[in-house]
Parts: sequence; C-alpha cells; structure tokens
Amino acid sequence: MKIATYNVNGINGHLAILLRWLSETAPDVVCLQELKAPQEKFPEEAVKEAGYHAIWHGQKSWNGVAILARNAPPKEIRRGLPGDEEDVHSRYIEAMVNGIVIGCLYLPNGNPAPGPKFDYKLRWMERLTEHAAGLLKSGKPVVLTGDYNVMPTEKDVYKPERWVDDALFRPEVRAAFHNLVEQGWTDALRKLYPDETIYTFWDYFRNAYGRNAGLRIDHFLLSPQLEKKLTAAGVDKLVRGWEKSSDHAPVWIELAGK
DNA sequence: ATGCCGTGGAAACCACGA
Repeated sequence: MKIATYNVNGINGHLAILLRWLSETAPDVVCLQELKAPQEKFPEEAVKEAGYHAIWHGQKSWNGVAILARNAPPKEIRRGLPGDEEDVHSRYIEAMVNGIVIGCLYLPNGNPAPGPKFDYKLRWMERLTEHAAGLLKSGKPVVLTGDYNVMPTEKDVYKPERWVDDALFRPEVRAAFHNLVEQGWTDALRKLYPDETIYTFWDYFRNAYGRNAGLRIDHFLLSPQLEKKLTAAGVDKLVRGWEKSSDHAPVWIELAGK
C-alpha cells in the first residue's frame, strides 16, 4: 500500500498539478494540506473522477486538510486536535483507511518567533504529542503524516546556520519533535535513508529549487507495527519543478500488504 | 538577512506562508 502526503498550497489554484501527479503515481491513500479553500469549495468532483473518495476539513483562505483513498471512503475518526476548544484552524483530520489510522496534519508555521504565533505552534505540538501518545497506546497501526513545519536535524536544511532563529528550526521546536518521535514513532524516510540529503520544500524565489536550497519538513511517523512493514519511501521531487507547482513536493511510503 | 513568489479574499491592497 502506497501512502502519500502533499502540501498543495491551494487545492484549486494547483488542481491541475494535483490531478497530474495522482494519475502518474496513483497512491492508495493521500493526505493533503493547505487546501486554502472553504468546505464547500473542495473540488470533490475532480477528485472523484481521479478515482478517489475524500474527506476534508476546509477553512476560508487558509489551512485545510484532506484524506483521499482509492478503494473505499476514509472512515473519519476526528477532525481537529483535542485540547483547545478555542482553536478553529483546520489543521488535523484523522480516519481509518484499510485498517490503518491515518492522521493528516498541518502543523503551524510559528513565525515570527518569538511571539504569539510561535507560542501557538509550541502549544499545538504539545497537543499533538499528547494525542499521539493515546494513538500509540491504542495498539492500532498508525501513520501520522503531513507538513510538520519542522526540520528535525541539521541534515534537513540546506544552510542550518541561517535557520537557527526561525520557528521551523529553533531548538525548542526540534526538541518538541524529538520528544514526539521518542514516544516510539519511526521517521520513515530517515529510517530508510539515514544519511541522504532529503528535501520536501523549496522556496519559490531565489531559484531555491534550481539551487536545491531546500528543507525537509513533510514527514511520515509510523507506529511500531508499521515500521516493520515499511518497504520503500521517497520524495516526488520532479513535481516541484512542474510549472505552477506548489512549493512542496509530494512524499510517499510503501507498506507491505494490500 | 531578506516574503524577491504565490494563493486567496477583498478591494486594487492585504494577510499569510517557511
């Protein structure tokens, strides 16, 4: 089973890219972030014609997450992270797909740091960590994937020294990510490629993609029973080079079994 | 060191992203 995640940076603005990528790579399950569309503006028909059932949590202008699945509709478990009734951002949706719990997340950017947005990011990471602990405890197979807006280590950023004060790389954020993984999760791409340079995002300007000045911020965290089933993983880097692309590239894993 | 590009929404600019 192939599971992919893709920050589309506006699902309607980049719909042609999304559809082309779906038809060329045909993942079984797809997590999308940054829909930037209200609930009623999700391109349900186009996604259906591409062969996917979908559930989504939209929001006007910003954020927005979705889970797509080929064979049967994802069975929604929850939308939104627990722990803050005041948080109205559409940043998390969770569903059962083919017997696996799929958590699709769009973690807050957090800039500028310090500041209220950075505080919100740290609180959101605490809530995610608490929720993730419950998922592990359930004993179910779980994939937590999406745009984490965190470079976990210096290997994951083209010029680490330039990013130390940025909300995506500050020590508190790296520590929070590390703390989450240490619960017992496996960073799928790093497990298969411990020393490779892997990026999933390239800025639109300064020819960042051409210079390979990238960041690895989209991640797959696997629960222990899924770690054993991991057979392949990668980044569809070429998609980032397509005209009118998102600033992220799709990331995917392959799990043994149907 | 930097939002230099890009999207969405509202209003011909602004918020936001990483």
